[in-house]
Amino acid sequence: MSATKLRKDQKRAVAVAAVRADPLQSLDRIDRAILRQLQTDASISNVALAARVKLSAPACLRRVERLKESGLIQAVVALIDPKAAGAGMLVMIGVVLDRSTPESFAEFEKAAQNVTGCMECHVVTGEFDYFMTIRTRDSDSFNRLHAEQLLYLPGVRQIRSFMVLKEILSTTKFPL
Amino acid sequence: MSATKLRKDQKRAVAVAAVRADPLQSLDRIDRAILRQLQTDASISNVALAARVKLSAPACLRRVERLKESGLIQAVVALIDPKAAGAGMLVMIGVVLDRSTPESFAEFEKAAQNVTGCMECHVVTGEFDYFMTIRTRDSDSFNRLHAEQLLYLPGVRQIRSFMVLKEILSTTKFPL
DNA sequence: CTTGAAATACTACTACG
DNA sequence: CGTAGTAGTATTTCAAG
Repeated sequence: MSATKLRKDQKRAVAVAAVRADPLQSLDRIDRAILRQLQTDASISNVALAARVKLSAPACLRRVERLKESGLIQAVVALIDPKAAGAGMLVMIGVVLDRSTPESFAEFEKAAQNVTGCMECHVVTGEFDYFMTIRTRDSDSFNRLHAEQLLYLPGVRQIRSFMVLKEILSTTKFPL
Repeated sequence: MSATKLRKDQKRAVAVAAVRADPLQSLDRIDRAILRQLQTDASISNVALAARVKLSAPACLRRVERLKESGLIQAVVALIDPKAAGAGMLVMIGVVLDRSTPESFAEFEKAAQNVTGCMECHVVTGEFDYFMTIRTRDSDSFNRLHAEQLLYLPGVRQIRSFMVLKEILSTTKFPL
């Protein structure tokens, strides 16, 4: 094996490792432009998208499909305006469980999925076991939710609610 | 004016008030089916969507456009898999400001918008002034973010970080 | 006011260079 | 990756419930 070939193989191995470490690195300027656009507005037609990223339509479509297949684009969805949909109130909730047993956690997680308007639920470090964010209509409806669902979540020692007074920033967009 | 007319007017006023109170009430079964579908997968073609909700393509398209124009559908976007994009770590952050003045809040809010990977930032009631959620790659990158950006946010007295260990639920879907 | 059928314009998609 | 061609879709028009 020649010294040149060895150097080439080495170079390639480094490149592959870099991609593994950060998939974004494997995306060129055009892929990023596509992702930036689709994160903002995915209802744009493929030809318009192609023009925007200065590519032919088929080439652009191939890239988008590759991005979907690779799983980087998880889904294309419609975002609904919560206020218009009658769920203008956002509440963040910290939960402390009674006992820190696997069964206790599993039971809670199963039940939490079914809380009406629950958008996020995560296990966290720190003074809480779980953090949830819930969308509901107003303080009345939240009070009902609190009394009828949250207080009946299994194995809960304490629930602390942080009502959102003002949404400064709320985005699904990812820094690229 | 006849008694019948009066009753009709009354009835209509009640209906209008109901719609104002909850725009979802004004949506029929088909609109809801459309929204449910588009919240899950908006890359579906209009003809396929029409078939799914048992409507002709033009009628379906008109409804979708109406839903967009009314603002109920805020946007159609591509969701990127954070892990695949090299930002698999999620951190929730509670912030307490030094002083509770309008200037202090305004200054903080302006600066918070520019924190790399900040997905949400809200004013909340309770023991914190703000709650933020931040996406980043790993604990190293979060540590850098913490040292280089979070600690320099203006007017901050205390920052408390809750690292997310497990994402149980994370959705943009709305209960309809 | 909304729907559905037909016609047109445009787009997605394929094959190939 | 781009060009050209085909298949299918979106979109308009219009008639009818």
